[in-house]
Amino acid sequence: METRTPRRRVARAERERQILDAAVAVFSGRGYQNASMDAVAEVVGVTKPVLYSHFGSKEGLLLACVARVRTELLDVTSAAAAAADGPEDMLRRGTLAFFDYLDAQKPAWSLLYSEASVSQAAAAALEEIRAQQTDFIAGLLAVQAPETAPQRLVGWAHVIVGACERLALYRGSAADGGPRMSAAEATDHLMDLVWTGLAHQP
Amino acid sequence: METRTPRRRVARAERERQILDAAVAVFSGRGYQNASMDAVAEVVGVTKPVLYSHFGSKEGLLLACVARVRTELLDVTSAAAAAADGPEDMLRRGTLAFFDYLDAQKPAWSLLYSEASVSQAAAAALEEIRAQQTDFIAGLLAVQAPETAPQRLVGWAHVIVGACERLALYRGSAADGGPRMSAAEATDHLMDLVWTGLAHQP
DNA sequence: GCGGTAACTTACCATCAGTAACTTTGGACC
DNA sequence: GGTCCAAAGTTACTGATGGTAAGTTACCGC
Repeated sequence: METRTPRRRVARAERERQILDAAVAVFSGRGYQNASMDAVAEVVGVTKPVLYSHFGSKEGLLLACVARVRTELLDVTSAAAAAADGPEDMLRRGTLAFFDYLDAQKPAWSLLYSEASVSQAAAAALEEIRAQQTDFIAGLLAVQAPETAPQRLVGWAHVIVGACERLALYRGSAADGGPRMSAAEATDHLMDLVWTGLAHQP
Repeated sequence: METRTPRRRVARAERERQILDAAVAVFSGRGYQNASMDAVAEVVGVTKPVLYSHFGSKEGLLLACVARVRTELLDVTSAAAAAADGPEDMLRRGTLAFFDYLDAQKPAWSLLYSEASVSQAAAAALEEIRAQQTDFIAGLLAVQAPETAPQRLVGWAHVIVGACERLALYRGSAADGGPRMSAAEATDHLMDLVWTGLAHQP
């Protein structure tokens, strides 16, 4: 005789957390496109307008997810870099932390690098993450090669950021049964080319 | 007194070309998401079912656009590489041709690298383009560094492909009024790090 | 206990991908 | 030149889904 479940009220902040958890899972699972707001709401156990009252729009919800991942990513990489001595070690540890985080948080990773580009705003947010990374790396390079023109440093930093991202995506999409490239190997390949090249600039 | 425009019939292949032109323009203009099939149809001057009779679905239309860009990109880069002598020159000329093509075909570029990731299938097609590039580059690297383990060569090739893509996106999204990085500069920055690094491997 | 506010739901609209059934055009063939 | 007829195209619809307005209910402070 079905006692219809009484409407449970939950504090706003807590509900927000629940929704973000569900959204990351649903968006990364089915893809942002195919994921309906109703599906997210159902996972949380509420109805659609609740999502809208918290995040305004589907895009707003995606943006909030991206922002959360951004924070986590920044935390983990800057913590790793802080433990290093010298620019090379900083780049190496930061890069390794980047790959490790993406390994540990697969849904977050796929949300960021596979789903975020659907919306203008989310793509812009992702671009800002990259800008942050680029600035940080350009700073490291400047310490290592102080004579170099800033524009060249920025170009190099973009090379490194792009390389990291591509390696991450390749690692993630390794469908072939072959042995997957480990985070340490990916870091090595990057440092091989990039840091060796940097060390031998005229 | 409005002579209502008589229904003009057009050969299938020609219509297909028209639709692809319109689709690239509309998709890259408003973004794939925000572009309705009706909007594409209106640009062509037909109605929606015509698009479906040619391409089956919105995703199918996107895929056809991506396939076309892929062919053009492959043509232009392999032509450039064919004119080179030795692996370094091949990589340099191929990279430069890549950047030049994206400069010349801005809508095609933005379609490929901003809009393609919305659909699973288009993302897979893009990934295949990257795989093609990676294989080609890994071949060049193998000539230059024949003692190196294949897996390492592949890792390096991914570094290069990712760097190219990132540099292209950075160049494209240069909103700041500053002097935009030229195709030649982008190529230089890439070769600086990557080829110099390669030349000094143990 | 008893308001009142904030959380939540029901019931709806508008847009757009996709489709079925019908109509017209232009070339082939005589 | 007339007459078919198959391909090219249109009208008119459905279903799914992002988004919203108005009403309902649970909890917190007094």
